[in-house]
Amino acid sequence: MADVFHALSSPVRRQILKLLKTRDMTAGEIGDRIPVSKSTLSGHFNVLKAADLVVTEREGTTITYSLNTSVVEDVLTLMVGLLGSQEEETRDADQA
Amino acid sequence: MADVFHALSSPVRRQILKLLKTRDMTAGEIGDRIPVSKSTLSGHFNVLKAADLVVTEREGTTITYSLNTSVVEDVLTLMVGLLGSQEEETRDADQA
DNA sequence: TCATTATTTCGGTATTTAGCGAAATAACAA
DNA sequence: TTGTTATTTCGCTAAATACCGAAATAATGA
Repeated sequence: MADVFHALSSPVRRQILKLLKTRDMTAGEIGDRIPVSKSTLSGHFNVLKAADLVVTEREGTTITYSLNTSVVEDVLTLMVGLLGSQEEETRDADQA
Repeated sequence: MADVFHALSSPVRRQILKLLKTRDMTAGEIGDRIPVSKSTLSGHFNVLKAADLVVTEREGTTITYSLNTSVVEDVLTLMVGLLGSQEEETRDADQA
């Protein structure tokens, strides 16, 4: 779960996630919408899978990708912990 | 505001942000807490500044770094838009 | 002016990443 | 078995990134 941030750092991968947010898609459908070679795209899929941000399911020759909803939730929680809610700290006791 | 994700993709930079979340610090104070050369650290500062995640203020020979609170808020909003709440979507705005 | 402290820039190397096309694998149908 | 479609893996190159130490810059005080 450590390299979620790395996975999110690529514009292409963020675009993939954005597509998957609208609906599940096969690798081919994603390839039709993102102007990058299939092999490059496959590499991005591996990064997203390693970060546990997407899940796959094979149906015949096609592989469908979906957002891994639970991990997406976890990421947001983590982000809030890392960056969010300055109010707690800056209000008083400007150090911890 | 585009390379906020890139800025967040480095563990060292996330650690810097975490330190700054507790209180403002000079470059030297941060250097005392993170085991990396001063020059390398300065490079990380540039990335954080380019992403508008931190703000600097010079006092004499020292430079104090602080979190840029407003942008941090924006990042969270953006993250929620990118990843969160599957219900509302298909509003294909920009390329995040 | 010279020295001191804090920080950045410069020059360099090593590792990582993104990208491609071609070949390999997988599932299945004829 | 042969062929077709979908996807991945395999070299490979180019560009980006992280890192370091040394030199440069900035502010200030003696």
